[in-house]
Amino acid sequence: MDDPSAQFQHEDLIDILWRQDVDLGVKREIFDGCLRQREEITRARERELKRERELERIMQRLQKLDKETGEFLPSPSSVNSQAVPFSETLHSTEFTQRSPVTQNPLLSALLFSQKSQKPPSQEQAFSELLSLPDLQYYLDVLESDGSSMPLEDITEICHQNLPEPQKENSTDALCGVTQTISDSFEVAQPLSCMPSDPIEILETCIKTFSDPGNPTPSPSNTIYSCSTPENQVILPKCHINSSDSTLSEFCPYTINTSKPEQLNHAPGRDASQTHLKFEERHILLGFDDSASVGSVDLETSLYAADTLSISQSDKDELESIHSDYTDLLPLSLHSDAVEATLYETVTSAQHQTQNESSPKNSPQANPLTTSRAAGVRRVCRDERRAQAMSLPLSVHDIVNLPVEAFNEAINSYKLSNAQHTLIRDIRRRGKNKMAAQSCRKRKLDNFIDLEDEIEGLKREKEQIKEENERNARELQEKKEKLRKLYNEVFRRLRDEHGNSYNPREYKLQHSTDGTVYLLPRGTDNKTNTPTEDLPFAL
DNA sequence: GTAGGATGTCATGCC
DNA sequence: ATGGCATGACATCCT
Repeated sequence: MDDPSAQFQHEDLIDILWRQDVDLGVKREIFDGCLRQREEITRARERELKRERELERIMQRLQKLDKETGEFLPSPSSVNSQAVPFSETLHSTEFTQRSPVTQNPLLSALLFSQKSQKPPSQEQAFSELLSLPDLQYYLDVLESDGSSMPLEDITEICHQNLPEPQKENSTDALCGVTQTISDSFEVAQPLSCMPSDPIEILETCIKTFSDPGNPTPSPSNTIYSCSTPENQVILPKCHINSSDSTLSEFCPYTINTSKPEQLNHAPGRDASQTHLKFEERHILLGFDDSASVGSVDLETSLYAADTLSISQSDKDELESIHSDYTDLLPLSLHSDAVEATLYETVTSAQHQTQNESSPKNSPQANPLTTSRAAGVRRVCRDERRAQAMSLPLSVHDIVNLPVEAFNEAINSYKLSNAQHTLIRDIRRRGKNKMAAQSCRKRKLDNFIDLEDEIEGLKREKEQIKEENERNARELQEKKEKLRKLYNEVFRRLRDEHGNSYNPREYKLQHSTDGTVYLLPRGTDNKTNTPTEDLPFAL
């Protein structure tokens, strides 16, 4: 066993036996000690090689070799990056298009559904990253002594060593980059620890920026730069569905907002800052209820209806509301508050509709639920008109007050002709609506009653039919009995000579008093004659 | 896209 | 004359 070749053969044999599922009687770990050591050595060597390759690649990109002078020149991208500050880059459309937000397939589809955009390649994303002067500083630190340094320390060192103006300008950028790295790990690898190897961090960062299918968060600055309605709409959606773990995978902000404590891991930030950031993001992105309801205009609402997956019919309803009350409304009433109220009404109705009717759970829709949902949608039409015309009475009162009280009420207010007409129409429609409902109910009840009556008549008909059949059977039995009795009587009758009577020549006839007479046939007395239809059993 | 049910609304007649 | 009711017919929405 001391011979290395013999030991190698022994391990190989164990491995072969193990692969062939041969029970050796002991656990595999006992045999795997040497195997694991070999694997770890191989893995470390591969990691070392990979790191060297990455460093070499980074250096090649940072410094371009001038073929004429043989000197290393700064890459064009880094030159460009000095001309364009990072904050401006963040605000630019190009960066917005390349941001990880847009590389999230879901967000990208929602944000830029109109445009056909090619996701940036890894090279582009890499050069984008390397074009940041702050990141170059990071790389210097990484190369020098940051190989085993935690990310927080690297950030701190870079921040301290930066020149003052650049520090000020680049604070957000640094925070953005480090936040991105940190967030990337929080989201993409929530269960794993932060890699201690800076190259691995950088590598993950590169993958984060370049992988179009990687739904990782972007620097918060990117989001702040995107103050378009898309963000105001899409992100609340993420917030609304924050409990949905599936969607959370595609919406990193859900993770960040629902788990703010994870942001505490971000370098250079304490909990209060993170919380402040969270609140700030919440408000800026339209999470705040007061902001989203109070200041929303109808166009935004319509847009929100679009992106919040409201159906086409509801959008039409919203649009009809818009047109309806725009037609009805005096200009002074066309205020945000009214619109917000209307929007709230409709969205709450929509919400109620969605909550009440769950077609996924009930393939056959509940008629009551359906009718209630439709009612909610339809009932509000006159209410909209009443609100738009500022009627002093509620629709319910307009419809349900007695005539005297109603007339008294409308006379007590000073109503315009339009208001008067509308209030009369609302009452008429309301009354007619109730009448139509009762009429339909009555019609339905009549229909049901008629069906019940039909069923009863059918049953009665069956009973009568059965009784008829029973009576016919009994009649036949009685006829048979009478015939037999008649024949028996004839058979026993004898004349004075002891001869029997011929049934063809004579017949029996009984009177009402029970007396039986023997009469010769041909007698024209048909009363009480049971022999007309009696068969003769001769 | 279509069928069918539910509902709202209008027109009309009657009380 | 007026208001309310009943009902047929049509439109619209929703499943």
